[in-house]
Amino acid sequence: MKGIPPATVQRLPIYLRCLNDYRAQTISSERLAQLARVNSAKVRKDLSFLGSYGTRGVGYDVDHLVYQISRELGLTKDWPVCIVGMGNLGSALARYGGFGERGFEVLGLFDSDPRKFGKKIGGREIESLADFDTAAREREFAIGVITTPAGAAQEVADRMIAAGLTSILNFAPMVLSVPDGVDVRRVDLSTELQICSFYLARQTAS
Amino acid sequence: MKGIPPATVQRLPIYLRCLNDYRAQTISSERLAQLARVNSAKVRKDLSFLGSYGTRGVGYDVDHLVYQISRELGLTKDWPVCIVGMGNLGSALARYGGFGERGFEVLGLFDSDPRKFGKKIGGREIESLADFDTAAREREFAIGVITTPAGAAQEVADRMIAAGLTSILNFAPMVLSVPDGVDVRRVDLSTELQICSFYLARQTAS
DNA sequence: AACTGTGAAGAGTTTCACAGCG
DNA sequence: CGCTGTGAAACTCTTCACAGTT
Repeated sequence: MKGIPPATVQRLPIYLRCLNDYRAQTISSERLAQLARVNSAKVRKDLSFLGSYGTRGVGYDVDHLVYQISRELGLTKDWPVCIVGMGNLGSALARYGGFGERGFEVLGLFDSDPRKFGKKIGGREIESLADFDTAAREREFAIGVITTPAGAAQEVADRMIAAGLTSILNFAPMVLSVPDGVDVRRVDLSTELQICSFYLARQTAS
Repeated sequence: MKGIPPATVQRLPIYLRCLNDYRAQTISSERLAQLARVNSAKVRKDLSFLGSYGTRGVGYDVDHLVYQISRELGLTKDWPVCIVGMGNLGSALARYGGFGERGFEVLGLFDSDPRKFGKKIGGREIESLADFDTAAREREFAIGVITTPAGAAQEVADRMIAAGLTSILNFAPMVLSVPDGVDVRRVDLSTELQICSFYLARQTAS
């Protein structure tokens, strides 16, 4: 029945993170707003999309809120994740504990360079990209992370989509072309730096 | 006189990237829209904030457009960048060529672990965080990249701000608290994964 | 004829302000 | 009294549709 606005979905993970330090307590929208660095009316509106879980005059029960947000974000089950492109960034992500922050399990690491096959990163062996399709079906990858160079990213995305993935996190510096129904999120260092640059330039000028 | 809307600023780097393959050509808003995967009216409106650089009946001169966008983004000068936190991710970024994609120069790598001091990454030695302030003033760091664990991020941010930085790219999984006038951009793997999760869950349900 | 530049309509988002509840 | 939940106002962003230019 729902229809949580995209802007709210973007903020839910932030609230979740802020709430972690307040387990077993009660928190007001005002306090949570401070932590998440947003306006308190926004917090209340965002949380109201999940249902009415606050108590007037008191605030929100943190444990309950954490549960509701997690449920809404689909974090009550584990999603199998694969990473393609075991260069610097891919390797760093594979070793990074951040996935384990509940809800995600890295079940596959792939590269196209035969010299890397069999090497272990974070306890898991790098496999050949040629075996991707089989692995994807067997391990039911839900989210594909692309950390290849720009030139290889589209091909990898096509492969992921062909194997049935509908959710892609793209770290490669290029815009992927994908069919409807596939959700691509871009995480792009140079884009972010360029935006920093804009506001920096703005500051010194004018 | 300006006032480019934030939504437009976010897209300018994308256009810039897409235009790279079309140097010395002319491009229509329709074509650029396809490449950047947005609506063509949006492209025209975005570009109109830079001024009227298109030619009706023809399109935009790519070289000129690249120049105008670069200028608007403040990419005509190089910004000195420093990275604090030489773990997996920080090291990967230090090695990553992405900075060089014009406009950014990594002029400092810092960590608080003495065992790392002096180690070279991407041709540059890791320095002690204790020397940050001196280095920041000498090398005039404009952008600080934080790749420390969550627990250290706020302290590092405070230090950057004390040293005069006003632009921070935060990869640590936490919300930083900073004074007005400091621009923080978050790049957060688990947030992105959680958003993926939301849309995945949505898909299978309903 | 082809394409830009832009007013105006429409959609989405934020913020205010306060009624309503505990 | 304090804090949530929410209509309504304000603002921002997107998209349409077409006049204007080459």
